Amino acid sequence: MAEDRRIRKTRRALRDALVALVLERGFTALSVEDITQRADVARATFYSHFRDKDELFARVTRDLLDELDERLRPAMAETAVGFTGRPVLEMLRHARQERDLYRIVLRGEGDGKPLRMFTEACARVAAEEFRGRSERNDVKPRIDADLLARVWVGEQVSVLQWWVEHETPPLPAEEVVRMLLDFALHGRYWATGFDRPE
Amino acid sequence: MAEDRRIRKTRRALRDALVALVLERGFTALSVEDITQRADVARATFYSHFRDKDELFARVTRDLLDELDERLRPAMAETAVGFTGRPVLEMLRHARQERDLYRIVLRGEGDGKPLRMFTEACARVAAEEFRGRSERNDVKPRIDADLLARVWVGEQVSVLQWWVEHETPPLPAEEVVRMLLDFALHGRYWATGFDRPE
DNA sequence: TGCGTTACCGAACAACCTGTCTGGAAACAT
DNA sequence: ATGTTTCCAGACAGGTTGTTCGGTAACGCA
Repeated sequence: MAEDRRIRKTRRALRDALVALVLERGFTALSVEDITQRADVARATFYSHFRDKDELFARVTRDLLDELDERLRPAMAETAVGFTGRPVLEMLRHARQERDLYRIVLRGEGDGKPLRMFTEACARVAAEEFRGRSERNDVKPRIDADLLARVWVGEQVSVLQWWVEHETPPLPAEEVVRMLLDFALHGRYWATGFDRPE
Repeated sequence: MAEDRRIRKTRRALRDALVALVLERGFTALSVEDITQRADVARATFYSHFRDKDELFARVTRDLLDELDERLRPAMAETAVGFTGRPVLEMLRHARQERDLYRIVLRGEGDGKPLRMFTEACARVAAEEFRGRSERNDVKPRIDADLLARVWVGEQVSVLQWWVEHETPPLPAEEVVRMLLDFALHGRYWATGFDRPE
């Protein structure tokens, strides 16, 4: 019993309509009718798939995260330092591909719920990686792994926001990764161009 | 013609009601009536002050930022490295004082608009400081000042979120500042406990 | 203290949105 | 070809929004 083609079609249409409209007008400003109209779907049909706007957005976000996870997993093996390296590159590529969706999620549309899903997913992966790394090499971290993961993700997210909000990538993905690597290794102070004090 | 006491009272009541209710139920879930009821104010009165929920939230956020700016300005002089130091300490104190409001803003309530106001205000101040510093000392930054500011703010915000969401401060403000200073100087990799590679 | 001004209240209004439920038409898998 | 499932159009009550009104009470100021 494969999935009905009609279902795939309407779900896809609703997803695309949501992303496009949120980008144009913002999540709260949308009515369900706006979405169904753009998707060319009856309003009643919407409610046979999702309880409300939020559930649709949450579902779309979850799918994105699953997809991201899929792409991150094989890249984790060959990561460079701490966490920054191949995985981040893969994430940037993913973001370029799903640019509009990344934009609305990272903007905090939907009262920041999708963004929280995103950051928490990333933080979970990062914290795990940190812990595993520490154990394997028998090194005691100077800072709580969860807090460290949060900081890392925060940096990540703000760079992603910056990158994805420019019409044309202001820096190739590889350059961004290299920059983040520099931050991780030398700190932000290094970036100011000053020599490290004392 | 000093400002009418009645106006101050209702504005204050609406502000407090908004903050409390958003914390409890989230911004989108609220109706204007919910807010006016909690504030013990007539619904019609609400609309004589604000166009809608969003304007109230935006106004509350703006007031917060003005207050923050007030406190940051005198602290800027004695800043430590890059930007991290007294200003950050002052911000943490401000956040402890206005904890609930900080929480809802940092959560991205209101489709992330207040959060954007916050981050952009911080980024503007930081970028300015970076540029001024570079010019005064005639040092060429290795990284674009705006991007650097964004990264700094991202780190800042994520730590603030972490700090302010704990019922009781998980770390005294002074410790947090010291930690951020370490990040700025040695990088995140340092925090993992590993020695710097090569 | 009294007076003119101004903000608040409560109620009512149309317009819109929400979520649910129909019966019938159309597309589906096999 | 057939039985099943999804889609559609329309209607429904209940709630929300933003505006308007006249009456009442609190205000600043002289």
